[in-house]
Formats: sequence, structure tokens, C-alpha cells
Amino acid sequence: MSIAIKIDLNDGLYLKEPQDSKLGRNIIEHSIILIDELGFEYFTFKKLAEKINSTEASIYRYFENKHLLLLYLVNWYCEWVSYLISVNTMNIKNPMQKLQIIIKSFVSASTYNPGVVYVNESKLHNIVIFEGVKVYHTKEVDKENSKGFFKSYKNLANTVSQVITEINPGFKYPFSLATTLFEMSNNHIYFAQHLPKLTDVSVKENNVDEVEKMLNYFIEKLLN
Amino acid sequence: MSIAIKIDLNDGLYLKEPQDSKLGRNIIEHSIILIDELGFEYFTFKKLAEKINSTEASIYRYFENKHLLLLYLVNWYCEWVSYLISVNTMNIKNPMQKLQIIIKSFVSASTYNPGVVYVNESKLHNIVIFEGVKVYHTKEVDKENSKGFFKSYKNLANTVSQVITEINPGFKYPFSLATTLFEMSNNHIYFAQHLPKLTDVSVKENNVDEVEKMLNYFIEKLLN
DNA sequence: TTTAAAATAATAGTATTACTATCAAATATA
DNA sequence: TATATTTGATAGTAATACTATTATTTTAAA
Repeated sequence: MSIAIKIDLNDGLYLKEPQDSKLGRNIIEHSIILIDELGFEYFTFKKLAEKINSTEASIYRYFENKHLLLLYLVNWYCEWVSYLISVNTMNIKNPMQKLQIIIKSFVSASTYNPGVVYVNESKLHNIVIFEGVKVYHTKEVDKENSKGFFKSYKNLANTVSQVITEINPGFKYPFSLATTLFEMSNNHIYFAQHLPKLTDVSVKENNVDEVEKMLNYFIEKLLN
Repeated sequence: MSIAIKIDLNDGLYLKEPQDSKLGRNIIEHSIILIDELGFEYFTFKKLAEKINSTEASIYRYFENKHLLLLYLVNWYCEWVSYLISVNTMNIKNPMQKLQIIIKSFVSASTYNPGVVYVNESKLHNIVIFEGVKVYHTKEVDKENSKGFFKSYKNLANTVSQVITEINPGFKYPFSLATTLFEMSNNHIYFAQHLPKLTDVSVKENNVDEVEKMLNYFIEKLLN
């Protein structure tokens, strides 16, 4: 017996469901590897096609363009983090403890046990850290938002905001804090690695403990 | 008598000082207008050249590429905000009050009196909100950082961190909080306008009071 | 097992982008 | 006025971001 996890994503993000075919899964698998390696700007469908011994035209049958592929991957990441949070907070009563687990998931979801065989979650997290903000900083944001292309991030923010409200029902900015925690996680991991003067934490050999500690300190102060 | 303000920026950002010639100032002025209008992805030197009745080749004599032009503009913005902060906090003793002025500068530097005639600071702030994060999320970040291309942002962060430490010498994350305040300002203005489910504040007709209030609430909780 | 349908590969082609190079004309400076 | 510098005009190139067509292979249905 085998269990195949399928991630449910807005079907406007792709032209043809990539999880359902070998080529589609290849696109997901190797786009993650290649975007991580080259950076999004230097990543092209042509290079990806060469890597997986396919053609540009074939990849275009799955994704309209590389921007939507990146958006697909970011949504995938959010869904996966949401899933991990729901599993890991399942039997936890204390909401502050729940939020601490959420923070752990934000900074190091990648070190949990992997979900889908052809997805390298650690590289996927790197992509989100490196390129994530680019998906919603475009002129198409409103059109894409109206099609539900940011649904996974919004759901995640909503989940986290509920925990925040559980901790402190009087706290006025649960959604803002939820997204701030997510963005701060990624941002400060990035700063620590590339612009250390912009943060107080350091990340050595992918050890993100200091980032986690900082975020816990912040929520402690803000919510108590 | 006339006073011409000149903004001091790292000279590696450009090939030829744009503030010193009519064409250079035209490039600055209209690149701000055009990036704001088209978005950075759709902005090209060719379109800019047409707009100012010049040529692509001439623009390339000032900036190596559009990425470095954007970086130049973001640095400009940081320098300008730093200048405003120093002017507006000059005679203020109370550090908490200083930080509140800093927050006001972050959310609405554009509504202060303008600095340079050919720069529309309001549009420049829009560009920073919309495109700012893209300048340091690239594969070249380390190389560019070593050349000092992020100096203006670091200086700003440093200034703010000192005020934070003045308020609460025991606070462990003054740099992180400084950058978080800057990023949150821009982020939540953006969210309010484009992805309202990701924040609790709203921005109507460029009124950013709610964002300012939220940030003040955060620092109050974090630093007292 | 055959047959039809669907998916993929191979190839070609286009408009645009992101540049670089050359030379002539205009402008500033000495 | 002579000279250096800047700008404009024009051309050209490699790469990107696609689209289109047809051939081949794979898969699914009859």
C-alpha cells in the first residue's frame, strides 16, 4: 500500500495539473532545484526543459509563465506549512504553546519530515525566503488576488491570527502580527545570511534557533 | 540665491553622476514616474528614453542597468528619510518621542515638504513600497553588499537602532526591530491597498494613520 | 489487441529585452 | 577659437518569453 499526498492548489495557477503526470512532477521537482540554484531572474523555461530533457513548449502546457510557476510553488509551501501546523498543534491546548510551534514551523518547516517525494522542502523554503515577496509585488496583484491566487497565504495568516486571538483576545492586530511573523522569519534568516547589519540574529550552518528565539521574545512582549 | 541639495550616494551605483547634468536629472525624475506607472518589470530604458526624448544608449551611460537604477532610487529614498529624521528629531530629548517621529517618517515621509525639485518623493515612496524588496533579493546581493550598495539602508537602520536602545537599553534586538518597523510600514501599506486579508489596518485615500498607530502600539508593547 | 485520443517532442518562428558599438552632431570649457 | 566631452542617431546581437505546427510516443477505451 502507498499513500500519495496531493496538495490542493487553486487550479487557475496552472494550465494542466502538474501533480498528475511524470512530466508535471518533473517540472515541480526540477524547477525548485533550478530556481534555488540560479535565482528566479536567471531561471528560464528553456533551461528547465534542458535539465529535464523536455522542451520549452511542453512546460508551457503546464504553466502560463515562470511567474505563475513561482506563485504555484509559494502556494505549495504555504499549504505544506499549514498542514504541518495542523498536525503538530493537534493535541495542544495552550494557545501560546501553539504559537511557538507555529514559529518553529515558520523558521524550520524544512527540517520536519518531508511530505512529497519529488519536492525538496528545504530548497522550497529557500526559494520562499529568497523570492517569495516577488510573487505579490507585481502590477498584476489585484487581478491575481481576485482569482484567489494568494488564498493559501491568506488561509495560513487566518489560522495564525486565530491562535493569537486565543492567547490575547484584546490584541488589536492579529492578522498583522500573523503576517509579520511569517515575513520576519524569512526576512531575518535572509538578513542573517546576506545583510547581517540589518538584524541582530545570526544563522550558522542553517541553524535558525536565534531567529526562533527572537520571534518568541517578540510575541511574549506583544501578547502578554 | 538658491540652495541646491545634492544627495550623497555610493558612486558605484552609477557610471556617471546623474545629479550633475540635465539628462541625468531627467533620468531620475522620469524613471520615478515611469516605474511607478508601469511597475519595475515592465519598465525599460527604451521606454524611458522615448519619454525624455533621448536614447537607450545615452541612459546606459549613466546606469549599468535598470536594477542598479532602482537600487540608486531606493538608496536615495533612505538618504532622504534619514535626513528628515535628523531634522525632525533634532531638538527632541525623549527617545520614545523620537521613535514616534521615525515611524511617522516611515509611513508618510512623502507628505513632508519635498527636498529635491525633480524628485517626486511621494511616487518614490510608492516605488519603495512596491519594488523596494526586489533590490536586495537577487543573486548579486553579496557582491553588491560588499561594494556598499546597501549602505544607506544600513545607516538608517543603525540610526533607528540607537534610538531603540536609548528607550530600552535591555532590549536585545534593536537592529531587527529597526528594519522590521521599516519593512512593516511599507508592507502593511501595501497589504491594506492590495491584500487586505493580510493585515488589520486600512489605508483610505493615502491616509496611513492606522499604520502609524499600529506601529506605535507595537513599539509601546515591545519596549516598555 | 486494436484504435483513437491525448500527451509529448522536435522544430521553427516572432517580438521584445537588454544590452554594445560606432560615428556624427551639439555643447561646454580652456 | 580650438578641443574635449556629452549626447543623439543608428545599427546590431544574444537571450528571453513566448506561439504555432507537425511528428512521434504514450495512454486509455472499445
